[in-house]
Amino acid sequence: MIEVPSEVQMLTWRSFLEWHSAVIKALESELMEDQGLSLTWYDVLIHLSEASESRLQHQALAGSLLLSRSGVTRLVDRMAKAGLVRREASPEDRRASYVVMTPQGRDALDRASPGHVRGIIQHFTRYLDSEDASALQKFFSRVLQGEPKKGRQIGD
Amino acid sequence: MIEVPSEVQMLTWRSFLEWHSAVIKALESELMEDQGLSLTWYDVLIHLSEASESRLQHQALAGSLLLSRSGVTRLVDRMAKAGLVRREASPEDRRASYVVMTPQGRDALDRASPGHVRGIIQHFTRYLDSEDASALQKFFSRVLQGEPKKGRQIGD
DNA sequence: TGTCATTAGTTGTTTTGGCAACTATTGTTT
DNA sequence: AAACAATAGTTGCCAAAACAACTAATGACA
Repeated sequence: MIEVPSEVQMLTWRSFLEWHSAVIKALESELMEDQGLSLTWYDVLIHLSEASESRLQHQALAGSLLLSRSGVTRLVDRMAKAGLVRREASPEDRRASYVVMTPQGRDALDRASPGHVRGIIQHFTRYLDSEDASALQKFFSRVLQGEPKKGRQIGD
Repeated sequence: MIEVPSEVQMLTWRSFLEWHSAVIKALESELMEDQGLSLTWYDVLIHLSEASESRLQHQALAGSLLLSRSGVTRLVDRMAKAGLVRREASPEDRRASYVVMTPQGRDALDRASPGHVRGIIQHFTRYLDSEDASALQKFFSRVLQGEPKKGRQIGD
């Protein structure tokens, strides 16, 4: 039972944290300057655009965005005020309400996407060769399924 | 000049974001329950513990933590109130002040570290085989030096 | 040396998000 | 059907951090 990960692994973890923070800040400020959208707003629009009928309940949105219920309430308030989404009562369940992307929301997403995608290339994809990319994807597929790597490992 | 990254790469990016958010929340709440420390506080203590004489100027701390100056001021206020750090005037530059880790700060770090490291293993290292680890490290070293991968790439 | 710019840190204000408590509705149990 | 529990969303209150404006000290230059 080895409990101590190598120095290298800890450094990798910390590099990851720093890198994430730096990249998010860069993408956020680019998106903000470019289209006046925060990453969170962009994320909402992306999720809505992929949902059937471009609408989701608060519940689902909170799940996708990993936000609290109150967070979503206020986020939707702000985005509705900006005209990017609107609320729509759910006929099936009168407690629930849908968040629907408006045409302006769609426009904002369409205008923001090319630049944002360029940003992702600039800060992320550009540094990935095919080997890295496949390693990362294997990593994520393992993580999302909660399956640790095969064989003996640190922590065994 | 190809401007469109593959769907797969965009999915990798989004997996990255989601995974990061989930892992940070998990580590944060574990650290909080375990020792009443936030990740940010832990990070401050780590950076101080690695600094010579266990002290850093606000400036340096802001750089390491990627926080604003005002953020650091208030962060240090809170940590000082909790007794984990204290401010110390700089004799060389009377505008500056050092943030020094107190013995209680050292204790808190020592108590928190084993559990936190276990958390990092649990949520991160556990999923990394040596191939992934080296790919990730190459990736980070490239990124931190601002050097894109060699050869032809998306975006060329 | 006196002026002006720069730097270190602080403070007022705003934004964002969480938690807990609340309302309204729906589901469950007996 | 009545009572109780669970769920969807909102609201009050608080914590954390950013920005801009501020003070104090230092550096640069003319």
